[in-house]
Amino acid sequence: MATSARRGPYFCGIDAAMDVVTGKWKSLILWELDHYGVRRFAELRRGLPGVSEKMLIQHLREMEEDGLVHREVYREVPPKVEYSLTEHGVSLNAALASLGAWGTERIRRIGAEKVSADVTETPQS
Amino acid sequence: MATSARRGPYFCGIDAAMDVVTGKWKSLILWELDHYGVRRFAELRRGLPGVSEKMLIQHLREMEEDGLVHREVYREVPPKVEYSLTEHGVSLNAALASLGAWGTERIRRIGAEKVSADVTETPQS
DNA sequence: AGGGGTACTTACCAACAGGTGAGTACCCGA
DNA sequence: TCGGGTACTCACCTGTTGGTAAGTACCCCT
Repeated sequence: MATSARRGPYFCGIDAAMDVVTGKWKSLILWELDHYGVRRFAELRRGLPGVSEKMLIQHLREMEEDGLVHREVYREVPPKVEYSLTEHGVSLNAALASLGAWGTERIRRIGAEKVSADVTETPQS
Repeated sequence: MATSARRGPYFCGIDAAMDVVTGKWKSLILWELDHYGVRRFAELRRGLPGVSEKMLIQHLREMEEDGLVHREVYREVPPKVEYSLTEHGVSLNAALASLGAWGTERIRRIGAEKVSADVTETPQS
């Protein structure tokens, strides 16, 4: 289980931050939640094209454990669960901004393709 | 080999930056080279307690390919190779600063152990 | 002559990340 | 009644990551 181990010992701050951000979809989840404020499970799944339900849940659970994400369950039928960022999640997202800028510059430099994850307008609909 | 694939397509800048930073020792290598300016292979190995020679080389080669690290070979006997950061490496390290600060704060919050990398002072403190 | 240093390379192996596809339990609209 | 939506859980499988240990080739010091 990746759900227990984590939390150090760390070499440095970057190490500790990486431990929490590492995961194929985590930075995207962070961005989605920061952008929309609150998102339901299925909304996140649709917003992250290609993610598997297993990984989405696993990442959300880990991020909840790490204090980045808040999970609000409404005991209704059909089930409703809302995810949002905690203050730590928000600040982490802010700390990632400069890294994102560097990466964007790198994309421009090497002329890599950029898969649009732009959600304000969906590419295929 | 992980030496070829990489370079996108990426979802966003963070994705692109992560692609380059991901690797157990890369952020530490980045910090070591930024701190010392120039380091020889064996110096890096000693500066990163626990790293295997295989991983050190592999990471250095990938970082060279990604344009973060410059490798200068002196054709002498015994062999001498000096590693240093390129301007892109330096700017990446700078972009990681805020993430490092966030991580340091997290370490403080959760009270995790912090393994000193046994340098004059620990990274991003 | 033996041990240690330089900077690697190679083969083998274990652990883990992440994907696939199915199942659960309940509800709603056609 | 059938298909689809809600939010998951579980078993299985594969590819990648990273570790171990050995080898290479040449040199210096004792």
